[in-house]
Amino acid sequence: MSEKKELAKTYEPQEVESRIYDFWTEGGWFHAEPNPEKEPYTIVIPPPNVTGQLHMGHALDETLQDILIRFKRMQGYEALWLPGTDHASIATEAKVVEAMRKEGVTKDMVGRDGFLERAWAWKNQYGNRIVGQLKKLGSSCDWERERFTMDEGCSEAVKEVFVRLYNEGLIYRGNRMVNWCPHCNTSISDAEVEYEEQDSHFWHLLYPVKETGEFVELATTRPETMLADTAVAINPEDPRFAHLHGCHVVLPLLNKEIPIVCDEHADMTKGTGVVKITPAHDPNDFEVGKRHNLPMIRMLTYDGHLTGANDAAEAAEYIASSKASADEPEVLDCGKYAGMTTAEARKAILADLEAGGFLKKTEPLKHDVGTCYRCHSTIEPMVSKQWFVRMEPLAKPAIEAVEKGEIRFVPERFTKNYMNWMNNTRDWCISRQLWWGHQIPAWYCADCDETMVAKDAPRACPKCGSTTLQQDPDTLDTWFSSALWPFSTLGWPDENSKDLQYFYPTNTLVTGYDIIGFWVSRMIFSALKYTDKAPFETVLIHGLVRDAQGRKMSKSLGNGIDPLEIIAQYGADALRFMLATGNSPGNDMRFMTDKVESSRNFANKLWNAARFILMNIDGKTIPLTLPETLTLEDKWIVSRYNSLVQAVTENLDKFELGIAVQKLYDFIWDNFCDWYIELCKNRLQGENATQTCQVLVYIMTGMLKLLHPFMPFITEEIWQSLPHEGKALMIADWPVYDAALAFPNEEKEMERIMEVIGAIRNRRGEMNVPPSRKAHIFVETAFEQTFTDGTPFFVRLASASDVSVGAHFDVEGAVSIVTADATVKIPLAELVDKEAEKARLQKEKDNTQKQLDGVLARLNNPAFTGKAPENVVQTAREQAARLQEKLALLEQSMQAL
RNA sequence: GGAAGCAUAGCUCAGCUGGUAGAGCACCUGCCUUACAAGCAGGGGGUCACAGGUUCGAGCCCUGUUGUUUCCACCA
Repeated sequence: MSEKKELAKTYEPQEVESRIYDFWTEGGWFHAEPNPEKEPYTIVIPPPNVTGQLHMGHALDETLQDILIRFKRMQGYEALWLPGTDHASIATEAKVVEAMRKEGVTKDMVGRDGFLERAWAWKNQYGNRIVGQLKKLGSSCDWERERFTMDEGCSEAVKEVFVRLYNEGLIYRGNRMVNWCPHCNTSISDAEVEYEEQDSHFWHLLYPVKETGEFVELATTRPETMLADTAVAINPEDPRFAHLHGCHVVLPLLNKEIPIVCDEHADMTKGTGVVKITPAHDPNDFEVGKRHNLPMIRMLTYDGHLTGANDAAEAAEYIASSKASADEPEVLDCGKYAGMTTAEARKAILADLEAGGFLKKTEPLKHDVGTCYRCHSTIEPMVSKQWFVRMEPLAKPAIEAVEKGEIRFVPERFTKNYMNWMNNTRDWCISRQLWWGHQIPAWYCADCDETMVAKDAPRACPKCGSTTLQQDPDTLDTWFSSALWPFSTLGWPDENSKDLQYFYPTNTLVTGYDIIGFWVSRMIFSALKYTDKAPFETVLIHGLVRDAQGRKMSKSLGNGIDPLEIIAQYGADALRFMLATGNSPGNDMRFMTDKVESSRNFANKLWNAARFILMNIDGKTIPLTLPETLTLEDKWIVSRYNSLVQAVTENLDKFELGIAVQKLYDFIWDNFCDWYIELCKNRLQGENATQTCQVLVYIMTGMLKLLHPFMPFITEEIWQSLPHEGKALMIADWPVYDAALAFPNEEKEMERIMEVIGAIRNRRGEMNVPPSRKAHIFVETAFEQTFTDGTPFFVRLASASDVSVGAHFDVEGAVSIVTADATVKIPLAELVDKEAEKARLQKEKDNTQKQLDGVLARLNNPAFTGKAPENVVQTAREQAARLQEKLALLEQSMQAL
């Protein structure tokens, strides 16, 4: 690819990106294999929902991962970025059900097998969409290793884990309080409940006391649950109700006698001090019920309607059979309310209570209502038989691993977030009443109801020998399989897997703070339990991408911005660069088109710098090394570049991607384009053109390497068109700091010249002198050699017609420009107003004096010179010296006027 | 109720272990200087929310206050 190429005037990403991506893929450079010669570096992707579409959150997440993986790959690691997708049980099932509904078909009509067929078809249709979208971003994933949480290997891992935990007693099944979503028709875990503030009421009810004939008043936000009340609680210490100990109330509407119990749960300071107890439909009441051995009565069907005679009879029959466990709840026949939704029942029951004189008052109330994180229906707490993971024994080592520093959160403050979650987590409800997912590997004997847990279906019941076995119809929480993702994707449970041994544990996990509880914590305890190792060393946490007003992007608001549209318009590099710029770990950011535009402009700037270099190479053979002898400006840029290499590498190592990218931007635009290229232009027309090109190519190549992780497409495209060695930039060696390339003295010298050029431009600008009006420049300085060498720069960059350098010049009617190193006199007589000139110099002098006073105040303070570090004091001394020199020069100029 | 983040130029945000404030956009002035007008040169604009404290020195560390956002818990 060394033939000369004419580059377009502006960079056109649409033309470049897919071609370059194919080039990389064909090169096989995304693929990683266990390689004993190299050290591994592994990232597993947070698997996006298989049927989802790429949104800005993904774009940020993938960009950060790709930056890290490309950086490490260039540094010589065997870098594996393992991609894949998540089956997302509830989300996907909901979509398939919705699609079926449009055809007028329900789950029951097609049956489990029919449904799964449709679900897989759906998955196959949409599953590749998100993968294609990830590629558009430039993600350098090892696509040969793409995984899916329901593929064979992951399913194997899920079964293995389930069986092991069950055998250890860490998974159990029982009737517990769960969060029930009546819309999704399934239980969900505590983590999946989202609280939303809603307008509601406190209803004050009156229950008659059987023994005394009085009424007790109690308040509730869910009056319909009164049908399932099995007690009323008062605080044992409460003097107001001491006389009611041992008494009973008669439940209105049902005319049923239930006890008054004494329990700490009743808070004397809250409400009326009396609480109704509904053990089957409230988590706190469930506990109270257990303490007082109260009956549990369920009054809701699993699709959120009040239970009726049939439900009650069915349950009664089951309880009477030998199969039922002792904790099986009874089911209420709600009579006239049967079949109503909770909302309908609430209305009807309140009306009846009021008619009977049992409703004392209604007061308005705002309170948080639990809703389903998927469909936002109101969650009904309900006792239900589900599978749970016992969390306490698993959480302990997971807490210790983070405490010991085996896993580090970046930024560090998210450790607290994690700890809080781990310390407070209750047993994890893992069964879902869904079909799309991993079916629970448990079988029940139809004859004796024995439970068998195994990876494969047992042939017969070990207890009674029956061969009529039924697998549990439920599936596992999606997060159960994603919790195993870092190792299930690398071959676990096969401990001898080469991939597992080489690439595991992984190095960095990149994800948003919103799923620390859902996912990160569960991966940590799972990995520690099954692999005895922390799954990753570092968790890099990023924030949310919000809209321009700072609102969350959401479907309902319609304020989402499609990354693919941005890519089509501005290019993937511009989007990536924008997402990496000004984004610090853990903080949210706003998406603004302005920022993408400025990133696009930066890409174009780089593009044009490359065009400039190519134009000058023009068929010459350019060695890829630096030339033997370097000029002042060469040493300046080389030295600056060398520092940049060190800084950017350090920042990337510390996950300070936003800082690294800012430094690259500044160097490329300011140092390289605005200064070095301009400084080169004279030489490029002379005899040393080839050597100059050598430096240009050297620095440009280095910049491309450093920038490549951030802007992979354009850097690869440019690199290919420049003289180069090797097949691709993406596998080129990452630059390393070289002490031999540090030229601190030349840097300083060059900066003296730049400062004077800047001062001249400034002065001319203030006087509105157009660049076309050239002028003779007289430089009075103690650094004659430096400024004589710099003569061509003044001609090109400071509109000089001629340059004279010396100790002193008498120039009639000149403008004086003073820096610490030189006084520049420019004869622009017709433009000079002596008085104005004097005033300007005086102002400059006052300013300089003020600065000097500040520095001297510090230097004259013995506490400062005594306690501040040497280099700080030294810097202050140098500063003072320079200010003093400038002051002296200003003084001279004023007197000369 | 508990915890955390944020508050810096008109706007959006950087600012690494404390050394005396930066960028992009917007604005003003002058430039088509043959890489780039998606550009070049120059400029204006900030008691770093407020009040204390530690320190030779605080945007950065500590305490409190105000505003704002978020997470967790609870809510009969």
